[in-house]
Amino acid sequence: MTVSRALREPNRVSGKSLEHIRSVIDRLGYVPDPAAQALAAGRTNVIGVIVPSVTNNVFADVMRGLYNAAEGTRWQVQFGNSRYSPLEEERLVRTFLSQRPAGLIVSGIDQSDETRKLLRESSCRIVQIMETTDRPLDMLVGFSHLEGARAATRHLIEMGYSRIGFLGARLDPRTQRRLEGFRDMAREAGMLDTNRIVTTPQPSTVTLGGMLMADLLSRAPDTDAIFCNNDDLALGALFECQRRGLSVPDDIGICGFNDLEMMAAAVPPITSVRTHRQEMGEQAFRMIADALEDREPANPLVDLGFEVIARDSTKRAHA
Amino acid sequence: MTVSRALREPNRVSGKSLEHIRSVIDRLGYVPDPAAQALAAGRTNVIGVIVPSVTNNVFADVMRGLYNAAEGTRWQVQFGNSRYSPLEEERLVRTFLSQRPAGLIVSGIDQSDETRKLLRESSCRIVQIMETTDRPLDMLVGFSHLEGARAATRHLIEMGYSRIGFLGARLDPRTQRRLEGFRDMAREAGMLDTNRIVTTPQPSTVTLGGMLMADLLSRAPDTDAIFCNNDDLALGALFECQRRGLSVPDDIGICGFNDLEMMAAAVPPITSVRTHRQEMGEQAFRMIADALEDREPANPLVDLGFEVIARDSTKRAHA
DNA sequence: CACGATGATGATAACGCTAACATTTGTCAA
DNA sequence: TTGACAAATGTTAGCGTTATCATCATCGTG
Repeated sequence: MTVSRALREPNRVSGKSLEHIRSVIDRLGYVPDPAAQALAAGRTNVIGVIVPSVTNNVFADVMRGLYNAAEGTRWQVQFGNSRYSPLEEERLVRTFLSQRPAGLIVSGIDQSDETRKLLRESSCRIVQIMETTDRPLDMLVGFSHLEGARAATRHLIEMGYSRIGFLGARLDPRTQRRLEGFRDMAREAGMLDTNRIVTTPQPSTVTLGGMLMADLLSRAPDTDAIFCNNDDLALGALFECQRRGLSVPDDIGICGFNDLEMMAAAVPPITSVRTHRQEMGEQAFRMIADALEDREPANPLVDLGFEVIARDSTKRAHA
Repeated sequence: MTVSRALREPNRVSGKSLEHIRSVIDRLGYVPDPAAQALAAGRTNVIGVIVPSVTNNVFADVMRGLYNAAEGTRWQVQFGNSRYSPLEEERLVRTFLSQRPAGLIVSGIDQSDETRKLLRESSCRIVQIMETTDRPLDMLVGFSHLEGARAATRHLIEMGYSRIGFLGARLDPRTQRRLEGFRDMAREAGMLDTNRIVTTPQPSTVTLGGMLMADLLSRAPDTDAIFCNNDDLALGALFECQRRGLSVPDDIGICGFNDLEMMAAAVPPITSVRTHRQEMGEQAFRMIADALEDREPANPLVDLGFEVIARDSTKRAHA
């Protein structure tokens, strides 16, 4: 029992015993058995994470941040893939909860009522990530997709574009909000033309970006700029312009979303909305770990913001 | 006890009891406690996976495959990041083994002697991934990086290029073998010019590809083709050519490695060596799960191969 | 110098399962 | 009908921790 205490609450054990215990542990190479700890304590050291996709670059970055932050701590992150399905998410929450996790990190703010109920009634701490709301389940770290899209659209308008289109793939709740932001801003500027909005339920790829661009140009050939759902589409659109001999930014302005590394390297470099995906993972982990270790986060509702990174793809010569 | 059996070895329980047990389980919503199972059985349902990076696209794809394959099975995959360090890998193996995993998946074939010893002496099944060797620790699924690079280089030669360079970033063992394959084939063709080999320890990015290309062209301006370590570099090199007004494939031929989706969409489409990263994860999982469930894999040494996907970036007009 | 308060340590009983062995029930041939 | 054997089920004792309460030592105080 004293050993158990020495490991978990060292300041409740005398210095002499502590030293002795540590030396014996070293000599024997003792490592506590997590299964036995979990069984006896009635809770695990697992922090469950539910993401809608493990394929999507964005979530891969968030997962990266979570891994990095969790490394070397006593907490274990464990991922579940909801495949963009609220029902699947509910099932995952049930599975996780039945294993008595220390905490849960869930993506987005659009959980089903049942899921919200399960989470609220559970005794574990929750962090929602990827979005913002003023009524989080518990803690939250994200940013506003709507504002991000508004800012991007505003940038295009300010750069002198006026016949702006939207390319969107796989419309999950976050993408929907970006589309909403685009619509908002275009409407405010009196430039909303729904004919220039091209979307598809398929997951986004660079190839798809080219196809959507082709689609848009055949429907509305006079389009002079596009805001893309994400950078894959933006890159694909750029390639499509190259194939057609359209000059970017003079004939067509292109703006992406997320600011993947390759955007800066493209020819021309592509304007994008920088988001802080890896940091989101790191902060989410730290928030939940802090809360679990009785260091209640000062601010349970973190907005990581975004920045429009203006590059040549939206810099018209005759702006 | 009969319930325990009903769940794990249903065919050792009579049909009547089985049915009864199932209905009660349904009614009560009973879910076994994995911690208690692990404690009592002396092993967990965890399959540990050690990868050298969670940032690298290649490993992200492998992880994806592992997640997909593990989903819905009784096994849990758990990742550890060795950060390309054999010492860190050894530490991770120790940590994993102290938790009595059901199996372990490790990347590559270059484990330290101590790591190999630990793995061999452990009672759990092992799958090595990403490479091939005729002396695996236990099971293996991978492909030959050396042959992949040889094939790519041969392709460039066959397309009429003769002053071929190599761009390489972060030379891990696999990248080294690709460089070796390039050297081999170039030497065989009597075209090896070490001045055309440009490498850096930095992790590869698209931007870096452009920088390495610039470097190469300043050192050996008459280079007429490049084989890139991976597709990020290849895309960056293409952009650098665009910036310099060099025609791809006429002035410079470009070949990448891995065949990421964007290679087909680029302008021009970029030749690459297709590898089966996600499938590697899936197969590795299936092999280990099969072995654990007493369905010994027919072939413990799987070579997934590769294909050179020839595209316009290496198709010279005057070939 | 006895007393209670405090700090440190110890004893015991779970936690929810499974391995190993023991017992009961069912089946079939002699 | 009996015995031999297999199939099905049951009993018991852990697995390695932690929560809880009990005990023991130490110390300052009246």
